Amino acid sequence: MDTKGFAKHDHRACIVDMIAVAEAYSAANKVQFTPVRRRVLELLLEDHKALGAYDVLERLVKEGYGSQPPVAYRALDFLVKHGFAHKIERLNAYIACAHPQKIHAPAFMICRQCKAIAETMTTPTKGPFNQAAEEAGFQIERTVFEAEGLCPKCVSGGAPREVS
Amino acid sequence: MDTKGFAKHDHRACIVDMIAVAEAYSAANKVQFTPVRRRVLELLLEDHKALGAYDVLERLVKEGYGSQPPVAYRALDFLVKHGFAHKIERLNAYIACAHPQKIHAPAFMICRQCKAIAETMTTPTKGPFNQAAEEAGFQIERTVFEAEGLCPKCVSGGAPREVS
DNA sequence: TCTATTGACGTTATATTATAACATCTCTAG
DNA sequence: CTAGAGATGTTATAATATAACGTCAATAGA
Repeated sequence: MDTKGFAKHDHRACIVDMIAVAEAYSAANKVQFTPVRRRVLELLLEDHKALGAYDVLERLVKEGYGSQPPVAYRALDFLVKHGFAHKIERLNAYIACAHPQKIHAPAFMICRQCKAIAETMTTPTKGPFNQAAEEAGFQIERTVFEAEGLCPKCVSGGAPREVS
Repeated sequence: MDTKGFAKHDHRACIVDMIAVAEAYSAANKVQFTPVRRRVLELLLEDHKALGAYDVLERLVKEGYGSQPPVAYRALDFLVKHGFAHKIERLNAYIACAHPQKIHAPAFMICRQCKAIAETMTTPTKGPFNQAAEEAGFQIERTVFEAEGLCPKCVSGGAPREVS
């Protein structure tokens, strides 16, 4: 696994780069990187937190885009479909992809305390499921890997232990 | 991973055993394995498919239990909390645990065609996340591992390839 | 150039999943 | 015999998601 982790990074560059990659990809693949879609990607990149569809919608409404759920869901679906965002199933929320346009099976570490999320990537052919799947004759098409717990900061900050 | 897989099994025994285990556990841990809870576990075991909370509720209503969502959710929460069921995040649905009372990080293979689900277990200390988590200093408390694809039967039955 | 198709976006309406908050009952610990 | 805990039931509402339809703009073929 190639860990991106919870470390800081050059955030301005990160946004600019992602948008550029998305534009190039869209041109190359003849799909439309429209204003809503771009804006939603920017929102997701803004602080690398997972946003719910309705959080996104709220922002879009304020900025004069359509006001109904499908507007947000469709933009998010586009981003997910083309690999610029992932859905965090555990949170019913969406997050920008940290490894755009690389073929990968994304995996997430979700801090229950501060809500930070780190994406790490597993290789699709050597992921944790592959042996079991092969033995079973199961043909994997998509995977969801999500770990919940405490990020480094919250561990050392003495977050309360999980209650049962 | 210890694959349970998509194979057939002695289903009658499977139900009887699980209920017995749940009873023993509940007695030992001084929690109440009440009629609703038992019934919901039976429902989940009935055909090893994942059931939504409202599917469960529908059955409960017919059988004279309470008719409101919390009735189902509370029973399901109990079963999940004590390790007799898991939630499949991808499906917002619940399934009986295949390895009750063993400490494990469950992983699922979900057939998108026939909806069959197999649970395999990973060891919590050697699971796919552990190296990445350790490097990152992340303290794992819970994991979600779900693979979607085609089960052996549906692969050989010539299920249509996934569409993008 | 015209026109048929496609894809995007907007809407209304509704479906699906989940929880908050409160009343009642039963069991048990004191 | 009574206080508290925990289980069940209720009403009400919140949060998440999609179906279905109209319009418009870009595009590809005739």
